[in-house]
Amino acid sequence: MLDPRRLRQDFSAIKQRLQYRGEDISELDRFPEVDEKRRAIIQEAEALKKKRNEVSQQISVLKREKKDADHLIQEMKHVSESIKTLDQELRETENTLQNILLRIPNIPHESVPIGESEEDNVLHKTWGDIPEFGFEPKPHWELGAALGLLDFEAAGKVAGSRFVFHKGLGAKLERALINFMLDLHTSEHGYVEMLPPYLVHEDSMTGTGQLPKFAEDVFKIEDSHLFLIPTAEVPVTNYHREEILEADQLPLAYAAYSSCFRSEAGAAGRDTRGLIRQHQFNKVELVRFVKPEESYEQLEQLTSQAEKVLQLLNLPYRVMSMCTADLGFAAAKKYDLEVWLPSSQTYREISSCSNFEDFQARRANIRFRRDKKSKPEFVHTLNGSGLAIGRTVAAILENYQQADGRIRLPEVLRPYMQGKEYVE
RNA sequence: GGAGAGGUGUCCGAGUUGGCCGAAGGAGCACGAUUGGAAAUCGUGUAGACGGGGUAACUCGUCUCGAGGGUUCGAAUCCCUCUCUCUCCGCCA
Repeated sequence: MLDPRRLRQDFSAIKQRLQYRGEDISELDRFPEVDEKRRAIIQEAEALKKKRNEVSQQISVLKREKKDADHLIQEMKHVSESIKTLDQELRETENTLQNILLRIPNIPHESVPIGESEEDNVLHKTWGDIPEFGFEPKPHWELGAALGLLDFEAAGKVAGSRFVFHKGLGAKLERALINFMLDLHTSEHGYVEMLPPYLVHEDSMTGTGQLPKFAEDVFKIEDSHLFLIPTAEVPVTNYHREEILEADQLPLAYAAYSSCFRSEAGAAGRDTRGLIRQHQFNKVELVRFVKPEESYEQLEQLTSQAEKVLQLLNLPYRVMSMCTADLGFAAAKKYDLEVWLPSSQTYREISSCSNFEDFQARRANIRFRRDKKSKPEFVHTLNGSGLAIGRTVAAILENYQQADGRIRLPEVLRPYMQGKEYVE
């Protein structure tokens, strides 16, 4: 959520920056009027309340002195009626205002390239050598099926499309990656490990920005107010909701493994094969709570920590700086890490690292105090995948495939795979 | 799932015949005094949100005693709904 005061003051400048996102922001135009109306009602209602408080005092005094207060009471009945009407009106106006504000995306940071589509994302960095095969590299779903690691057929029977069974060494590989990533981030990068709830209520989903605008992208549990988390970002960011942190606690850094659930509405026909786009997948997520002045530096750091995973796995990747059109609703700036997939000769997103500035913190009311006497300020929140496990499996299968169909294992994973060098 | 108890400021904790309660008292914390220094002691201070005014320090007002409604001239105190915590029973991993 944007700061309403800032929006009021710099309306046209902010509007212009938001337009670079290229999405419909017509909601925004209603803001000045509703905001103005809200403040007018507040002033009127508060003046009446002041009067009510004063007269109530007088009544109280009169009553104590056993004097007659009927004329004042009669007068106040009308005042009270007016207050009630105004309060009702205020509630409606604030609701409207809130609905507008909750649907306005974050302002792109000045360093974000302006663009009209994902075509305009800017290449930031490339790492690693694209592997040469003396044969036609196979897609990971064929490799996985042939080696008995992945069973999409059975998953289709049991749960439908966009699900998978990881089986045997495939399941072990999934688990190995989770452990490897968590170990790396907790012991090398200073993160506190977290295993969060997979179901959260509506306030949490609103806090990180999934609701109200993107309800169709998530699974809601019938007959309850709970939603399946689309990412551990949701529970972990909301871990500190409604809190005022101490400055010396910052930065806070959490590494959370969770399954993630996405309805993938609107993705019909896209990435229907393989592990790329599933209703349920595993991910290790990095979440940071930082001081505002540090957040961009921390974004670089967070991104490099996610990159470290790819480097240790020796998977070729590139880093893209997302342009204004491809930022995502809540982000002020975002880098995507894209891993090389030989079968399709493309880079595919495997991690997304974002700085949300105070956008989520304002929604979830997460603040900190610089020192005892200072006013609470909103923290900045950041997160990044470190990494998506399913897509990492896909990348390993494809990049490490051998002519004979075996998969060589990256060295860092071998301790997690009973020392095996190959999956065969 | 059934029965009961309870949610008050940073924490503990008073406050149920509605008015003088934004809230006693204590602890903690901050600042000051005292001290060679510390402890102890004494004094002062110690929430947030929103709106108005001011360049600002600041100031005025409204609201907040789990959340949201309601009754009333007036609610921490009465009523309703929801929510969370605890205890017992049931059920389960």
